[in-house]
Amino acid sequence: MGRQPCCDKVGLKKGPWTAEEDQKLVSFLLSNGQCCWRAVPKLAGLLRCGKSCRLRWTNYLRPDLKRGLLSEAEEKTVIDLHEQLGNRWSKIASHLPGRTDNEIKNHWNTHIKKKLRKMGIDPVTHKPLRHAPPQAPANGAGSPEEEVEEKPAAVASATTIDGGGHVEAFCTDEVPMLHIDDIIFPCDDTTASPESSSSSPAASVSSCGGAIDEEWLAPIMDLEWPESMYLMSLDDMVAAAPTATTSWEFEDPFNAYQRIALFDHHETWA
DNA sequence: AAGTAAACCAACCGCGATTCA
DNA sequence: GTGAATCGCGGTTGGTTTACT
Repeated sequence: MGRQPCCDKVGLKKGPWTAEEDQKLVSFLLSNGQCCWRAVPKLAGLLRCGKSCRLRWTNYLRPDLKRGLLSEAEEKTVIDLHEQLGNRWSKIASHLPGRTDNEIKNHWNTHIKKKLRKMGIDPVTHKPLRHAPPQAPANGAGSPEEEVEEKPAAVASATTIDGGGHVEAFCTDEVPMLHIDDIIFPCDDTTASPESSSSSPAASVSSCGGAIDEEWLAPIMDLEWPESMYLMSLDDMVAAAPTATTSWEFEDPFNAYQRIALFDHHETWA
């Protein structure tokens, strides 16, 4: 009855992803697209469960991801949406192209919560704090701010949002954005070094990494990318590109950027 | 310079919803 | 219609980095 069992958890690897694993997953998904996650690790030659692959891809390897701190505008959007939707991170993320729910959730917990409290706003209810602002940890038990856990008004209002639908979500794929720091480079198996496995974003860029010559990269890394490029949609960049090539050799960085976009675009992202 | 605390973030876990045989 | 597998989401944990003493 039912479907076949998920991943037999025996012998499956856990913990941080290595550069080699990243590379395997990326190249598999680039050439095959996203199909059924359960089959992905097997077909890609990974000792991971499908769930882990999906998470790694959506939170880290997807080429349309932005990285780096959220801008002021993005933070404001997050705060506004959180007030309406509560902790529905995936819904919130759908309003911020290139950002993942995990990223937003982390940013909320580490930055925005504190900011709001400093401003005397309860991050749960989005209303002025009832008690004295957080500087006074009068009662030793636990962090004071955490414990005024009441159901967010947001949860209630969320239903009206869903019902009314006045907050229109859009798919991140509709507005793909790239930054040079976000690019995942194709590379061959022989050069990836498992040692370089680190959970840091930088490590992952270099993850495919061993293959990338820093000198080769220097021209683009040092370039100041015009703001308009940051905001240019992938389709626009593709439209602007002179030829459909996925070559990695380039003469000038701007053209290289277009080609990177093409590399991204030449596959179907489901 | 060394030790400790705080901050950050990738990844895991568990649950509910959905899909499928 | 039912039960099992899969998917997606939110909460939490734990390792790493950075700041402070």
